[in-house]
Amino acid sequence: MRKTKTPIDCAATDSAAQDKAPIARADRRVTSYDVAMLAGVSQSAVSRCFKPGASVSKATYARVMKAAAGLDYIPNAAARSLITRRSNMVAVVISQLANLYYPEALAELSQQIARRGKRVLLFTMQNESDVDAILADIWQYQVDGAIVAAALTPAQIGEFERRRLPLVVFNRNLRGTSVSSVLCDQYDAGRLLASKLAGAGHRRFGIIAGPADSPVATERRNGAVDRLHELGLPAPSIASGQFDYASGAHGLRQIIAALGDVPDAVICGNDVMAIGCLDCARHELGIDVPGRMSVAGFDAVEPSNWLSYNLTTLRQPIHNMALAAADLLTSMIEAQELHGCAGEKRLFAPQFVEGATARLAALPASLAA
Amino acid sequence: MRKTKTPIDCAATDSAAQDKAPIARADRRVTSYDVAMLAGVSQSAVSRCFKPGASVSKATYARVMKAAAGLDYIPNAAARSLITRRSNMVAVVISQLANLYYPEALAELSQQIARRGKRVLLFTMQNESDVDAILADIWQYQVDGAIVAAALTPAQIGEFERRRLPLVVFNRNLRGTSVSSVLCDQYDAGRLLASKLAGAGHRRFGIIAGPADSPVATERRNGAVDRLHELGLPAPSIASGQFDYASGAHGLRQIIAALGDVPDAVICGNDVMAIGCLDCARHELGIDVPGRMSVAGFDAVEPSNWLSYNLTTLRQPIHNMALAAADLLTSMIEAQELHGCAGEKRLFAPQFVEGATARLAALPASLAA
DNA sequence: TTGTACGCGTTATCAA
DNA sequence: TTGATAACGCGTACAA
Repeated sequence: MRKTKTPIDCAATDSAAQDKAPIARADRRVTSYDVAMLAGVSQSAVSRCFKPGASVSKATYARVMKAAAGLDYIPNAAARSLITRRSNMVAVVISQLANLYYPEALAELSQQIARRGKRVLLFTMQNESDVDAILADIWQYQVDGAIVAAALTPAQIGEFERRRLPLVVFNRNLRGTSVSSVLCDQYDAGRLLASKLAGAGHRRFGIIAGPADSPVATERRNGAVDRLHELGLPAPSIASGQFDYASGAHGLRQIIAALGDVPDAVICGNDVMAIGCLDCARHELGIDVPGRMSVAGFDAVEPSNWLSYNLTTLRQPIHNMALAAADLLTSMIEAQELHGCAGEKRLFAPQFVEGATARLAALPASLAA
Repeated sequence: MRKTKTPIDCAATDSAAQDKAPIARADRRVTSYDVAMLAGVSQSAVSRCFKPGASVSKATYARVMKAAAGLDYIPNAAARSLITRRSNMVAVVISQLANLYYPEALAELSQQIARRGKRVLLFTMQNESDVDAILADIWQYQVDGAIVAAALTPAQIGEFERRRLPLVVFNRNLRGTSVSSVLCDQYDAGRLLASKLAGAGHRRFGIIAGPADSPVATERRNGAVDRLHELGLPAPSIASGQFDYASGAHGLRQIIAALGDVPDAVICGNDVMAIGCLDCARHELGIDVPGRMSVAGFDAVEPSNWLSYNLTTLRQPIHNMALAAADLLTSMIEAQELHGCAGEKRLFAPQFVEGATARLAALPASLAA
């Protein structure tokens, strides 16, 4: 028999359910021992009742559950995870919650992870340089795995491997590594957009790229640049900035200044930048879009679909991507004992959204002059 | 001496730091015992070294830290929280991550909570009816407190009190209860917007309210309705819908149908609805805004500020609200042992954003006919 | 300042 | 099916 302090006052159970007493007197919590005592069984019996698929007789199960309900007993997840080595928590690391794209992704991820019986421990950061501090926290909290939507150095990835912590990288392509990841091919996306626009006869391009430290931004830009080069078109005029509205406008002004003229088409690092560019063109500079200039972005965030914009863009299938990330991570967690996790990459194709901010048909010969 | 299994192979420390061995052989984790053994001290000495402000000599501290670094030891948060009764996790419950307003709030909250040395355990839901399932999870995970941005029933709030779990309600006014909360006075906001518009001479109002099960939506609508009534204006035509773009457009068509004419001004449940309403008016119905009709919303989300909209709206000071929520919760957590938490309400005033979608000056007499 | 011994609340093992 | 008992990894009185 375990030496326990004074047991929880069981009279609480007898009082009307309407107006329950506080859960625990003083500082004691309700434990499985209290339930066991009230139900007249052993503590391990109580434990078994809360483990799905354990062998308990119907009779004891009923008595235990009744006692548990009376005391408002709920198993302590910390104690459980200590011995099972499963916290049922998944770390989600996201760099730019302020961006419009990530909330949609986070909402999906959260739903999917919850559906799999796990919880999300959320880590956000202003600068991607805060990653190290966040990783230290992740180790402490004994999460079962992590989904990271931020840049990771090889050393950081190595840490995950040494700790045998399942990791899925979201929307960052870490070429050469064997990390599991879910992503849209951003380089390909850049190429695709360039092809579509070039196919309509645009020749003088501007590119307003996202921040240099973002791999997504870099790949989109490179894809577009390379494709334009392949097609024998003149090198585009390139500006860059943050993934935000102001950068879109600023970038457009820069490009026009550099070119000494309005470009035929502008490819922007994401939708918010494209919207900034579009608004600047229409409302500040009086440029007809798509009549005089075409504008396109990436992501198909919700506002891109609003009537005032109806943006030409590339949709990332975030719903499916979130689903894949959750699936990949859970399967890695399940399989962990069996074998090391084979770095699987799930690549999604971006979907072209025609919109109305880009001229996509070649001009008739009479106008093409 | 504790009967332990074979201790961690300490040879790992000797190998080059460049190419570290896996953290743990087989299935053992690195524990404070391993560090103690390597450093030649007791386990409790190790424990003290990781507790800020404990009494340890410089010499042992140095040796312990060296050993810890060599083994990549990190304290186990689950074990710690088991004994300290502090998990350093805060539950954040959010209903509509898809809405534009909440990501901004969540990003702020997350930053503020992290700054206070705690982590966010995130719970999201599609329907506010999922709250009960989420609460059950919250009890399990031994969080130190919760910030809830969703409707709670009195019974649910009672549960928090019985469990003595610090709770801050975000942006939901639970009148009559003594729950700590951080909020913007939505009723007042509704009144303010009505006053401003009425002051400019608008007489025939439309209101496109948010969903009936949202207290925020209801209060905004009631505030506007009451104020218009006080001013002796005709009762507004009211439509309602979800807090989304489509509902804004749909609501406007409903109001015009009901009125048989275009209203002077439309007050929308939030900015996204207002933007939907605005786009419908301008692009589908060809209504001049603000020339013929004024449109206003609530929240001042980022897109409301874009040039295509420049919406007249009321800003909620989310930065300060998030800060207040984090402060309130942490002070409740600190004070928990001392006394029961006095339900404090922090009320923030909405700030009027003039924008350009509402005519705010009275018409000259010549035109007022 | 340091070490010993115990407890936090649970699951896992094994014998009955 | 059930119960006794040993972990899980840590913090903390208490004694030295």
